[in-house]
Amino acid sequence: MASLLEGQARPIRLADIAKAAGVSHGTASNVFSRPEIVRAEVRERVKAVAEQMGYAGPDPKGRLLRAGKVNAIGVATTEPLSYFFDDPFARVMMAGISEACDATGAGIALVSAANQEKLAWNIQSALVDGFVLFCIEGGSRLVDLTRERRLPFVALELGFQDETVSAIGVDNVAGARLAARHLAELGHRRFAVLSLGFADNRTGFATPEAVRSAVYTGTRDRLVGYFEELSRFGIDTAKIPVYETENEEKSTRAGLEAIFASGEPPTAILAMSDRMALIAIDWLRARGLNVPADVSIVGFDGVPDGALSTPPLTTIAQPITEIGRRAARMILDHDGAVRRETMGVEFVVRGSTGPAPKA
Amino acid sequence: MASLLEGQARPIRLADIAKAAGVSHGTASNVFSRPEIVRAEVRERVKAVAEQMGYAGPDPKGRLLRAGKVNAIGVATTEPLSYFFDDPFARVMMAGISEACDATGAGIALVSAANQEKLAWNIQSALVDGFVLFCIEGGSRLVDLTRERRLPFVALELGFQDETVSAIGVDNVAGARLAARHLAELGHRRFAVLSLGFADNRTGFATPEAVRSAVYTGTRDRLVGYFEELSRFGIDTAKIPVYETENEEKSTRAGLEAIFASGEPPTAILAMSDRMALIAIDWLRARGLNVPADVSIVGFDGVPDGALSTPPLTTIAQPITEIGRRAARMILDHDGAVRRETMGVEFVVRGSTGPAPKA
DNA sequence: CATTTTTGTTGGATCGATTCAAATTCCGCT
DNA sequence: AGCGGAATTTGAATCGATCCAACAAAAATG
Repeated sequence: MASLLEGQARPIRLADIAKAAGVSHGTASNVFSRPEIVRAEVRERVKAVAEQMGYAGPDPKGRLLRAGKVNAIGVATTEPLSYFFDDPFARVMMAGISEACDATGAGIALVSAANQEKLAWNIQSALVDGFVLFCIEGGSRLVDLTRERRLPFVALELGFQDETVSAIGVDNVAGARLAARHLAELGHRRFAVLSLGFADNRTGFATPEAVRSAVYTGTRDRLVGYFEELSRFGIDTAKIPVYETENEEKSTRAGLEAIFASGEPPTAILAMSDRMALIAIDWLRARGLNVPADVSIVGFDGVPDGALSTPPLTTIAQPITEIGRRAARMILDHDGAVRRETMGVEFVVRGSTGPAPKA
Repeated sequence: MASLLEGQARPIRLADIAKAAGVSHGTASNVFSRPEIVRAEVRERVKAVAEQMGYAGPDPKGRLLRAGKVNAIGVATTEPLSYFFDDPFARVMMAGISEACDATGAGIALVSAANQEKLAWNIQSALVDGFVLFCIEGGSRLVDLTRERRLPFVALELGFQDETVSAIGVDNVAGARLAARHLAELGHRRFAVLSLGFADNRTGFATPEAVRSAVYTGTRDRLVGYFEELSRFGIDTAKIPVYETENEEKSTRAGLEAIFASGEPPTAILAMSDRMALIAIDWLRARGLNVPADVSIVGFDGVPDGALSTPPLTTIAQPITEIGRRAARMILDHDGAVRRETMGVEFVVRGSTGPAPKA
């Protein structure tokens, strides 16, 4: 009768079960979390009462507060949430993170936001034990925001100057060198670079000054790698146009327009991401230029899509999945230390590069 | 001095700040959650103390318990976590869910597990306000598990008999009819069906009995749709081979082997998913058969990949993104009612279907 | 039969915040 | 000075569990 009067107003708590079954809340708790230590008879009785009262089991909200650990990691970016499912690089990375999480039974919470303010709030209030940060556009802000939370976090893909933050990156210089050498050895002498940003919110041709004062040192390292290697082949790198894009369709196409507007079009393009490289292939084809007969293109990243394009993309492949796995593990078994790892890259020659045209 | 002695042992709580600043915890709490109601002078003092003591801001764990709402929805499946980032259907769906979540500032928690036991635990302990269930293989178990949690949930893509669970599906019968009519009108008379499962853990040719006792009524509805429409063209559907797969590479290829092993190979294949359709195209090409000249193929789903294949896939397109959006919203503004929605489908004719070969 | 050990149960303390009714302070005004 | 009402601040109660020291009962031991 009492139960009827109470109505459905509020969900049943563990304490309600305890009272109804005539045991202490301590015992009731044990029935669910350590059933082996309670006498079988009592255990069954409590379970029966719980079942009959429609108890949903211990509420994780309560358990959480007591336990302190959430057993989930947050993956954050400044892009909208759909980025995680759209962007090929992010997807492969997430696969790696997922793997590590699956292995330990940890959950994944996706954190992101339309605007600045909401992002701050979402990071503040995410129920996680730590963060993996996708530091693309706006990466430094993301790091600052996350630092406030005073939880472990790893920055990805940024080449962050700041030695006090844990990070996993790749050997940008070495990778870039491989790409440059490959093209130089194929006889190319006129180059152009489709670059990632050296700092936030910038597109257009990069000045040497912009490069020197780069916030994103990963971008700078790639450029340095290209240039160092090309120099060894006697190429005057000062003349190579470097166009900063936002690693998406619009600014990349604008960059290509700008690059090909000048008198001497390049015969080889070094793109700092597969995304840009793929867009470039598309743009060139539409323009009636043949890849690789007229222009060779090298990407950077090694996303699966690159293998499927026409022609398939020559690229510097990062061990993306492995980076994801490591990042997740770094959070999962965090020991308070700052860790900075640099992974090797692999040069994958496919069909988008060929000998320089005779011209 | 005191702070030095205390060491880093345990993080600073709001209560510590309150004490240090000489205010009650009530006021300290207000400083962070409703700053406008506390006197500027006090506010600044408390903030200064917090800053100086290295307070990370109100811990969401504590806040959560009090607030009751997590402001996040769980998306669950029986597949491993990476399914969300690999599977094209899932990805589009997630994009829709993300959109709805972005709009309201809600978070997304991915729930899944390698094994049965862990899945149960993960669902039990997920910090979410409700679930969106990807009911593929093992969907009914997933529903049972989730029901225990007594939180709102929506089942997707299952065609669940059970009228007591909220669900969003598509008009399977109508969609299947469109596909069947299209092929019949093109003159095809010999068909085969690559089917999704009628119940869990089954592959191979489906018996009429299996179809009749289907757990997944969505699968059954599609078949019914195909058959009803084909009958109207005078086709004897009893002779059409229906092969149940697990909607992945291996069993789909096995199905194709089995189907083409018989004397009279089909000239048209009705696949119940784009995934299978795409695998079929691949398999046929490897066998030297031309699509659509020798065999026509119709998919189901309308995933973006279908537009990119060679030839591009003719398919029944579901409004996947919209389904995702609605599912998320159903959880986000849940009102206690059970809602069952059926969305329309759109028939998209592309290049994988053509006139039946003269033979 | 007294004493130790084992096994099970209890209930208060705790996790870290928010809420809200009641108490206090502040202010302008007569 | 005294008063009413607005603006602030207080502190106890609450959210829903787990943990653990202390205790009780039952079993084993001398």
